[in-house]
Amino acid sequence: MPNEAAEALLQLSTTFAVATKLLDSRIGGSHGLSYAEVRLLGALASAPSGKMRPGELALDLGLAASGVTRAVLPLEKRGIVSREPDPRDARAGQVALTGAGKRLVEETALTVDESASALMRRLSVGQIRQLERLLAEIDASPAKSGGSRKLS
Amino acid sequence: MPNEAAEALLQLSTTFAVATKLLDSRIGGSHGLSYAEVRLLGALASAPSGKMRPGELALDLGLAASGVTRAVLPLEKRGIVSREPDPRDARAGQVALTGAGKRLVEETALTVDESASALMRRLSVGQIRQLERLLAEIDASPAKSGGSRKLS
DNA sequence: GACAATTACTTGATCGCTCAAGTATATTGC
DNA sequence: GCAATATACTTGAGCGATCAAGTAATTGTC
Repeated sequence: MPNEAAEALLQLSTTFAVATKLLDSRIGGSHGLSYAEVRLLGALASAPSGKMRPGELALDLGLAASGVTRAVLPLEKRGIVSREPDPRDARAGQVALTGAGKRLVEETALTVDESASALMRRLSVGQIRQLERLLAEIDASPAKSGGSRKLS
Repeated sequence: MPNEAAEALLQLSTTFAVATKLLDSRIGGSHGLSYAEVRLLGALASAPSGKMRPGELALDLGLAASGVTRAVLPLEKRGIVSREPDPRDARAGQVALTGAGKRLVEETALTVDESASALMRRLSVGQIRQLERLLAEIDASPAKSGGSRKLS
C-alpha cells in the first residue's frame, strides 16, 4: 500500500481545497475579501510595528514576491492598506493597514473565526492545536525549493 | 489572541503552499507533470474500472467540472489518458489511463513518495497517520451555519 | 410522443499566482 | 570611491483554476 506521507499529502490537498472554498464564500459574501487577502491583512495586523515589507509578507504567506506586489495593489486602491517608502532602504517599501483596514480586519475576524470553527467542529481544541503543530513541522523543512529563509 | 481553529487554518494554508511548491518542482523536474496532474492520474489509477467520468474526477479532486475538462486536454494530447464516449449516456465521457499513462503513474509514484517523505521527515509514521486522520475530519464537515448565503 | 426541466460537459472571459526579466538601490572588493 | 555584484521589488507573459453561459443528451409530465 502507498506510503503514509504521500497519502497524507493527498489529504492535505483536498482539505485545503475544501477549506479555502468555504472561507472564500463566507468572507467574500460578508466583507468582499478573499481568504488570501485576509491572510495578508492578518499578517500585517499581527506585525509588532503594524508594517511589513513585501518580502517579509511573501515569506510569511508562502507567496512569490511578485504575488505580494499584485495582491497589495487592489487593497491599496480600496484604501485598506497603504504603502510608504522604507526610510532605511529605498529599494524596499512598507505596507501598513490604514484605519479603515484595521476596522475591516476586526470585523472580518469574527467571520473567519466562526467559519474556521465550523470547519473544525469535529475536532477538540487539543486536536486542533496538535494539527497546527504537526503542520508547522512540515513547514519548517528547509528542503531545497520551498524552505523559509530569513531576511534581516 | 485569535481562536485555535483560525490559527490552524492559517498554518494549513502556508503548509499547503510550501508542500505543493516542493512537489511540483520535484515531479515536474523528473517526469514533466504537475502535482495536480499526479493527483488526477492517481484517481484514475485507483478507480476499480480504471475509468472515470469527468464529473467524478471533479468531485474527487475538489475541482470544478471545467477544471477537469482543461486538465485532461494536455494529458490526452500527450497520450497519457484517453477519452471514450460513455455507452450508457452520450452526454458524458470516460477518461482512462493509456498504457503509457499507467507506466508513467508507476514511475512517478516513487518520486512522489520520496518527496512526500522528505517533506515530512520531521514526523514519525504515527504522527503522519494522525495528521491525515485530523485532516480527514475537517474534510468530512459539510459545514453550514451563520448567515452568508450566496445570492445569484 | 412532444415540451420543459435537468444533467454532463465544454467554451469564453477573467483572476491570482508563478517564473523570467527589468529597474533601482545597497553593499562589497579593490 | 568606483565598478561589480547582490538585493528588493515591479512588470510582462503564461498557466491553472474559477464562474457564467452555451450545447447536447436525458428524464419527467402531460
